[in-house]
Amino acid sequence: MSLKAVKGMRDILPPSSAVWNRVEGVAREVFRTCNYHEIRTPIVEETALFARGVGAETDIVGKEMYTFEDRDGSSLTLRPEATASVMRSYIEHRLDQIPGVQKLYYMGPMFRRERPQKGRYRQFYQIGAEAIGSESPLVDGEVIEMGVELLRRSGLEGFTLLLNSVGDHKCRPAFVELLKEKLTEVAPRMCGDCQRRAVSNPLRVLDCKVPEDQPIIETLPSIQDHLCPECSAHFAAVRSYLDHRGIPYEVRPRLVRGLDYYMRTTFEMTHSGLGSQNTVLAGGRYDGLAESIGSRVPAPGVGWSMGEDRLVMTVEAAGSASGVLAKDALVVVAFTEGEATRNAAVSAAAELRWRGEIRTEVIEGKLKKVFEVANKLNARVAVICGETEVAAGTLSIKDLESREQWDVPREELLEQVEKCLNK
RNA sequence: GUGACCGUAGCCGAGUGGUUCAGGCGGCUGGCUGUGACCCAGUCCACGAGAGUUCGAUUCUCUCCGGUCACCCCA
Repeated sequence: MSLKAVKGMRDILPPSSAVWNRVEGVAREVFRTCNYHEIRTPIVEETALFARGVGAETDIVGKEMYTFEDRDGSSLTLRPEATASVMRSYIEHRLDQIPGVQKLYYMGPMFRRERPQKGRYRQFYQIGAEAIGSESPLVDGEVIEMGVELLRRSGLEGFTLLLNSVGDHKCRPAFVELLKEKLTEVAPRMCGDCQRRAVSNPLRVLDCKVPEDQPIIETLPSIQDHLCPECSAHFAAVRSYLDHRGIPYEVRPRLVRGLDYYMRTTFEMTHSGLGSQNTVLAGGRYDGLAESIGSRVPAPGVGWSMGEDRLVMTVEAAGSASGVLAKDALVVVAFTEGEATRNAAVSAAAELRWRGEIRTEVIEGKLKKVFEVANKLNARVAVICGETEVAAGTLSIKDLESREQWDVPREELLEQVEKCLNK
């Protein structure tokens, strides 16, 4: 039995890896424009960080983490998400002492031991942004707008922005209690899952998709009607920002997020092409996170995380043809066996690569073979270093599209190849 | 964690209780001695693992492993 990748984890191979690079490139450009700076945190953290940050009662912490005991007995965990790590780092390095809002972004693998399915892997990749140090709804708006722009520029079309406010530590507990009361009456008439949720996690009942339950859910209280004045005003300001910027969204009072640290603004961006896992980007405000992981300094923040696997999936499905750009044209340097010809080929290739910045491949063999390979590689130009050329102190250049071929003095190689490529 | 479906070469994909499995793509070699296409010939590579039923299983049954999709949950 040969070895295989671990279940739920996969290799990303060319040509798909090029799409990943493109998405990451677009993201870095968007972040640069918005004055976000990269943060790289460890993939392994103390287990307590996630237990306290994400919430001990969440599914993520309760049953999806890769946790192990280190040799010294400490409990470590492969990060299931990055916001807790970013906040830990922010606090540890006293980034609150730096003037202004800290605007940070990250990209990298996360680990959750869920059952794999479409758009869900045990090692998956997130690109995320966090703005820490401000409670202002302006920042919420900016962060959301940045997410929308990232999806757009990545080539994703037809996604939907869903928006909600889940209140804060003042108004949410009261709402949950109210919801629980109502549920004791109606839950028995709902689906099995909802009956369970009514006790374990009442907010999730609001998110149930069973058609028969919808009429009942309609009768349940809405968090939107129970926000405290401060949360209500904050939410209105976020909506105002989006309205002013012309960013379409739908308020979903039933939108609930699965991580405990969210408060006030929450949002999701969904796309129909993803199947069951239709959320491509999601986030919200987490003003209480810093304190829950033991910080004395307040660190209100808002951010989102994007499922890179899911975005790549839809971008690839859209089939945005990855045409070969002119600057990506390949030049093949071919030589026949022999030390003199090899040296000539190697130095010719070096010149094309390092001085000309031209994508170059060196191939040894009989010329028929070499041309077959060049053809399969879709090379644009071949440079031939055979015994004849080396003896004459020249090189032969062949335009593989027009099939024209001519000899050039060794010194004119780069110039001639560039000319040929720019034709 | 639950359920459904699936598992034949590097990839796609037919097929059968009975001489180790069609075809296509691909790889390699040659026909074609320093020139790409096409064509031709040869060649390479597979029934996920184990157990059971059977005279005999890739085919039927079970278990496991893996994949896919859905539930759940989430990015």
